[in-house]
Formats: sequence, structure tokens, C-alpha cells
Amino acid sequence: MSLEIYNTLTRKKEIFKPLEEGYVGMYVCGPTVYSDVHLGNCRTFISFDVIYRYLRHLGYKVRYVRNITDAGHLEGDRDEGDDKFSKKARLEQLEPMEIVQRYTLGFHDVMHLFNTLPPTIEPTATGHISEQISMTQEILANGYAYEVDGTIYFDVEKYSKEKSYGILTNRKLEDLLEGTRDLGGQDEKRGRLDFALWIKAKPEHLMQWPSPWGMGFPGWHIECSAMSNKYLGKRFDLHGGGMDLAATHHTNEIAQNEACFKESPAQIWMHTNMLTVNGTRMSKSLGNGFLPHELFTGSHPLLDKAYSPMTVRFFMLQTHYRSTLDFSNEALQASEKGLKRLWDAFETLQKLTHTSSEVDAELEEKVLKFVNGFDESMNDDFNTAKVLANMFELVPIINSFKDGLIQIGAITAETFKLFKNNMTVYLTDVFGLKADAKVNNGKLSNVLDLLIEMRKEAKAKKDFATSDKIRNQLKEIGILLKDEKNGEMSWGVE
RNA sequence: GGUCCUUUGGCCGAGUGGCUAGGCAAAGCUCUGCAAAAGCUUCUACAGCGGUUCGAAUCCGCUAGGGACCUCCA
Repeated sequence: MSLEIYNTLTRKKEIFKPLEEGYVGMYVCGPTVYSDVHLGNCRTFISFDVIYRYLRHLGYKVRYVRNITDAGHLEGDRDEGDDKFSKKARLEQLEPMEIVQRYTLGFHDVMHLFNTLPPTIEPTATGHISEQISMTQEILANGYAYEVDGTIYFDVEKYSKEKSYGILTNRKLEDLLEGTRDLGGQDEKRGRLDFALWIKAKPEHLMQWPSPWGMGFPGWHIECSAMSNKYLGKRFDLHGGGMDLAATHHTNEIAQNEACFKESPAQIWMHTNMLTVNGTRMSKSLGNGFLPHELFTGSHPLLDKAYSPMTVRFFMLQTHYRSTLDFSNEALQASEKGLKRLWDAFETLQKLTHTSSEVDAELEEKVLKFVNGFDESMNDDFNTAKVLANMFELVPIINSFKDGLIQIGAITAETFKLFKNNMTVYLTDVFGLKADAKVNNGKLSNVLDLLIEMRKEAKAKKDFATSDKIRNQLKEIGILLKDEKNGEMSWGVE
């Protein structure tokens, strides 16, 4: 079975066939680094991280480009006011590049905590000013843009005569025009839908560069076109981003590329859905954003407690990337417990070894069905939720092996090996989950071994007062002791 | 106003025509010195109304609720 991906452009799932066999070019719109990323932003990057990991798992050599927007991203996309970086810089008396540096580092820290792999190229907008200028020149030369006093606008009306401007989100130009709000009448743009490719800077503007049209800075949309073209070429396999980018940003990207190269950039457009809070989208402008830090420390009014990065990652994997996901304390709690159960079973599985006995054909078939189902589900537009459901079906089997309720030999050595292998590959390599920082400190671990030894002795002497004291006091400091069926004891951090 | 999406059990969420996930919570049982963990079992839903069909959560229509985009936002 081959991989099928939902393409926003065609509004259906398509069999994925890379332009060049064995290679995948993927571009994902990255963050604008003028403030902390919130959890909604993280969802997109985590989703694409899993997609990237899965493509690699399938054996593709992937060039994964995710940009950092660190310049020229205007609010309202109009030639007034400063860009976000300058605004923030004045407020805090910092250099714009200090802002950029601070939030870029913060972003990387967060991505690291979520165990996402870094993209293979992470280009910045400020590092590609000349590419953006030349692309603007090309569009101008091709007649799809015009200059008004040092600012270059993309001519949507002209473009619409030849191409369908609203193709990505299936909108007609008339509808788009109708929906556009009146900008006050004193606009210098010819058409209401026209957007800036290059913006003239006022003298006091902090970030500006020389161009054929004077000092200025790039419009937002042009950076992704220029950078995707530079690293992935005129045409590449996948372009992704949050759903909120489709109607404007990605629509404009397509228009720019068509106007410049006469080609649409990506064969498949992927959009991840929004993270919501109480049914409303989490966003910076609404101020309902959760910061990763608030989550990890539990310092948010809507949270009862702290949740680990892996809990959050798992929480996101339980939902399909194209569905909205509602964020709540209750849902996180459920994920935390679910992940623990799954992870404990996974660790148990690692320790088990196969010994042959009579094979139970029914169990054998069941295990094979679920284990082989991982690939099948992922091939169906990256259905991570389905894979997890299959894994949970396998959890009781693993635990029964451990407790001797089912003989491991009830499945063949071959199936057992596949079982172990697929669980490991999927949980760690594809889903990017890892053990949450246990108390992996060697000395502490030795202390616990000592306590366990003492408790075993007490139990053997039926000195339950002592054995209970050890267990209860450890529980108070958050360490759980479990008596195993075979008389052994294990411990875990709550 | 326009475009589009969505409504699944106490909660979170898969699922696009028959095989009707899964997690969490809850209840019972087993195991256990007790507990925890684990195992087994129970709870089995698809907003409402109508239509298509041998058969619908799944397709179509209407009604009602929710949401997104059209303006910076992943």
C-alpha cells in the first residue's frame, strides 16, 4: 500500500509520488520570531515533524526546509507603521536582531523539548534579501506588479485574468473582493487584494535594505517563495503550514511563483488544523495562547498541574493533524495516563525475550494485524491516532506476557521480533516519543535499589510496618513502588 | 455579507455505505499481607427531521448549534 496524502489544492487524498524518486522536498512555514511561540504554533511543527520522520522511515531522502521569519512581516501588509521587529525593538530598547535572536533561541529550545528533529535547512528572511529583491524584479518585469512610490505591489487583478488566484482555498475572485474590508479609501494600491512584495521604509525604520526602488524591506509572502525556490527549486513535493495560512499567505505564494516562474511551487499542499481552547482558536491576537513554559510548569490558570513535553506530544498524536484539537486540562490528564500505560508496556516489551511453545493461531493473527496496521494507518494520510489505537490493543497482550497469563510462545519468534521492532520504531523514530526525564541519576537509582532490597527483606519477614513505611514515604515524595508478580519490585516517578 | 468546515458515549477523540477504534473516567470481578500496577468484564454513541439504499455515524436535503478563513497569526 502506498502513501496517500490529503492535498488542499485538490481537496482529496492523493497517492504520493515524489517528483524525483527517492527524494522529497518539503517546505514548511516557520515561526515569526517576535514573541514566544505558543502551543498552537507547536502543534503544526510537531505534526510536520512526524510527517518528516515518517517520510524518512519510508526511506526517502528528505530536504526539509523551515524558515525563520525575522524581517518585514507587516501587520496589515500595508505601507504604514513598522514591522513587528522594529515595533518590539523600540518598546524594549533593543536592536531588532536581539529580538530575533532571543525568540529564535527560545523557539529552538521548545522544539528540542518536544523532541522534534531540526529541519535540514532553516533559512532566515534577512539572510535572503537579495533573492527576494530579484524575485520581485522578475515579477515586475513579467508585468504582474507595479510600483507606487518605492513600494511594489502584486497586481492580483492582472494575475486573475490568466490564473485562478483563489485556487488553493477554492474561492472566486468576486467573493474575495466582496469579503475584503474597505481600507479607508486612501489606499495607494490599485486593487483591494493587491499585496506588497517590497515596502518602502521610512527613514526611522530600523530594518531596511537598499533596493532598485530605494530603501525598504520585503513583504511577508515573498520570503517563502524566494527561499523555497532557492533550496527546493521551482517545483517541489510538499508545502505545509497551518490552515490559517492557506487563504492569504499560501495563496499569495502560489501567485508569486506563477508570476515569476510560470509554475506552481508545490505539488501537494498540506495544512494542519488549529489548536483550540474552549472551542476557539488559540492565537496571539486573541491572547488565549498557552506558552509551552506555562504548560511544563503548570503555571496557567486553566491547568491543575504541570504536563511534560512528551505528554503534550502524545496528546497531539492522538488526533489527526487535519482535525481541530481542543486543549483542556482534562484532556491532558487523560493523555498523561494513557501515555504512561503505553510507555510502561513498551518498556516491558523491550525486556521480554521469546521462548518457543505452542502457537495460538488466533493470537498470532491478532498481533500481526495490529502490528502491520501501523504502516497502513500512516499511509492513510498520516493517521497517527489509528496507530496509537492499535498500540493500545497490544498493551494487554504485552502485560499478559509479562505476568505469565499468556505464554510468549503463543506467537511465533518471527512475529515477536516484528512486534518488538515495530513498536520501537514507531514510538521512538516515527512518533518521536521518549522516556520523560526519569530520575536517571545513577546514584539515586542505587539508593532506590537499596530501599527495594530492604523492603523485600521486610516483606519476607512479614514486617509489613516497615515495608509499608518504605513504600508510603517514597510515594509522598513522588516515587511509586510496584510489586511485580514474580516477587520483584519496580519503581517509577509519579 | 461571502467561502468553507464541523456536530460521535460522562470527557477526549478515530472512523466516509455492512466487520461499528482507542484513551481517560466509572462499576464489578481476579490477582495481592494491604496497596499500586496488571488482567477480565460492563457501560456501545454517532445534533434533530426527512430522503436515497436490501443496509447509513458514513451519501443527499432541510433545521439547529459550534468553528475557521476573507485582516497579522501555525
